[in-house]
Amino acid sequence: MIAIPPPDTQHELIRRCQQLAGKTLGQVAAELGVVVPDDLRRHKGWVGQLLENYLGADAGNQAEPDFTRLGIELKTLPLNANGQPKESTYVCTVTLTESGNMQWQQSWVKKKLAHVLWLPVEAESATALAQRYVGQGWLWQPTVEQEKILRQDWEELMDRIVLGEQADITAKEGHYLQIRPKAANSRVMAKTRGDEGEATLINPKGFYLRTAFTRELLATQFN
DNA sequence: GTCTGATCATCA
DNA sequence: TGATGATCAGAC
Repeated sequence: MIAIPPPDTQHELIRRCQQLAGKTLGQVAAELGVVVPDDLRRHKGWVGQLLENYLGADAGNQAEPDFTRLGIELKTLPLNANGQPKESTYVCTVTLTESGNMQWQQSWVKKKLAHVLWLPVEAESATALAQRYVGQGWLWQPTVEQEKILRQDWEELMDRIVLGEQADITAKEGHYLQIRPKAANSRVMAKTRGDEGEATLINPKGFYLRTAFTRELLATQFN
C-alpha cells in the first residue's frame, strides 16, 4: 500500500478531491496498490478506508477528525441508483460513562460535524465494486439552522441517557440524529448506568445521521 | 473491550 | 422498499 502524506492545507485537500472525482474505486485501488474485494459483505468499511488513504487522512481509529491538522472529518456518502443517499451516516460512539453535565459545545457529535468533507460514492450493489464512481466531494459546515436541530436532537437523546434510559432509546427518536446499535454483534455488552444509577450492561450504541438529512445536504450542494 | 470505517438483513 | 436493529473488519 502506498502511503499518502496528510494534506497541509484545505486547498490541498480540495485539490486531491478534484483528482478523485470521476475515478472508479478500481482505479483508486490500483493507484494505491490495494486489492478490491469481491463484495462488501465482509469488508463493510473498505470504501471509506480506501478514500481516507487516498486523501491522506491521518487520524487512524482515533476519536478525532480524520485530517487532524485541518480539523476536517471525511464521510463517504453511499448513493443508490437514483443518486440519493442509501444509508445513514455513522457519526460517533455514544459515550456511556460521561458525566451528566456534558454540553453540546464539547460533545463528540458537535466536534465531528463541525467541518465535514462529504464524498459521494456509487453504492448500488448491482454495480461491481471496482466499477463504482467517486463523485465530487465538498466541504460542509452546519448552518445555524442545521446546528440548532442537531443540538436539540443531541440534547434530547443525552437527557435520556443521563436518566439511565439509554437501553430504551430506539432509532425512531431524533430529527436528524438517531441512536442505533454499534457493536460487533448484539451480544457485546458495555457498562452504563441504569435508571437508578446502578451499573448495568447494554449493547453499545452510536450516533447516526439520518438519510433524510444527508439527502438535504446533497440537494443543497448540487441544485 | 473501544474506537474507527461502514453495510447487511430483516420486517413492518 | 425504507428504516431499524444487527453485523463485519482492523487497529490498539
